[in-house]
Amino acid sequence: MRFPKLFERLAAQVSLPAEEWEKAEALASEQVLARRELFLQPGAPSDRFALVLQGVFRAVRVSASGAESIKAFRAEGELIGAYAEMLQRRPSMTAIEALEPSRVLVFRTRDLEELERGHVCWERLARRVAEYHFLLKERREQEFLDLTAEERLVRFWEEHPHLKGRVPQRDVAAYLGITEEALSRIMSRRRKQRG
Amino acid sequence: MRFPKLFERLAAQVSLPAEEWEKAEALASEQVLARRELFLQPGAPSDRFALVLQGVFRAVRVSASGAESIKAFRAEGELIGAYAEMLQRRPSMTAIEALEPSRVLVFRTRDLEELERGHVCWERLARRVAEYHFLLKERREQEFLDLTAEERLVRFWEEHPHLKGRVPQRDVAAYLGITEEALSRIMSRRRKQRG
DNA sequence: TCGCCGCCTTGACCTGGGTCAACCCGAGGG
DNA sequence: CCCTCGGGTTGACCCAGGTCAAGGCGGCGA
Repeated sequence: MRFPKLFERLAAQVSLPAEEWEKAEALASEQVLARRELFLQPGAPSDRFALVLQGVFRAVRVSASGAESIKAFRAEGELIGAYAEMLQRRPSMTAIEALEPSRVLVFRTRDLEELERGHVCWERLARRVAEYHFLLKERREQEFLDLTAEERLVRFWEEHPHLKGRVPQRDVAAYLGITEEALSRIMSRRRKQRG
Repeated sequence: MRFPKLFERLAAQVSLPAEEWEKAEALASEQVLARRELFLQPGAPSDRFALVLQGVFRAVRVSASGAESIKAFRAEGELIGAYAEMLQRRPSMTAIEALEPSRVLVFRTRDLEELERGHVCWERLARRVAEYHFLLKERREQEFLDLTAEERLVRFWEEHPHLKGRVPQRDVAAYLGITEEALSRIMSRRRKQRG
């Protein structure tokens, strides 16, 4: 077993036999990415996803008008991939880019589907993954509905303290749904008021 | 079998044995709700959910400041319930209210969990439900990130044509994340421009 | 050492949407 | 028949955030 810690984390979620995990490990491959390198480019088939071993990524949606908005940041222990597109079996509309030199553990969707046919634990895990990501999205939806940009900023750092210093400010702005100028002003206003 | 159409719809999603569906039907109960009646009140345990047979509902989150924001509208064939809270086994923070006289088919969470232990089809179905609701949330997140209020309005009616005339305007506004005054102005502006 | 580049800040100005308050209008009840 | 009430509209005013444009500044390659 190459990744016993990972196995423990997953086994805590759903009962996952060690031999099933070993099968998955055998199908997975490590990939190293340089800063700015893409794990997934828009237009590519969304037939693979990965677990971040080291580093930080941003998932970027490029709209028709060319504006970038950020769907998520992902760091160690989190999954990267065009999940929505994968579920719909469509090509990715999302770029997933390393913000630092990174290492990930890559799985092919097809391989996972194969594993699912062999043992129910994988379906249970897939369910957990779906439910977890649903909760993430619902939380963000609520923030957009109820909170000002400044309140969203405060929440962002509460929820992602591990990203401090690792993501450029303009990307935080794009995550919050505002421009980098607006974010800069919010921050300087807060600096003056609080100290 | 009381609801053969429902069964067909579900069976198209995951392979669902008829006898499992009959077990579920036996555990479910129909409930009739008057206009304005709550299927679920905030603070109540989120131990039940339902399928809408007839009518329209709104899921409302009441924030600390007393402002209402609308998480979703649900009509015939859709599920109502405090899904996020259910997944976290917390009391509901959401009110679910009938906007018209309605009929629903109620399931208890515990009963479903029991069914899950008996046959894998229920877990598969739960996975589908989670994935589907994830997609809904992700779509809405994207709309908040990339679209103006006016564009969100247009999308809303594209995505929910069946709600025309069944939901009050103020609720549409609360769904879009704006005030009823703002929505009113957007509509009158559009009336003038297009015709 | 210099100059460029990536990232952030600041300023001037504009605009979408919030807030408060008045008003309109159609449906039901007394 | 009028009154009320719920839901929608309109106006005046304000403010958060967008847009465009001009710097600032630290780091790195030539």
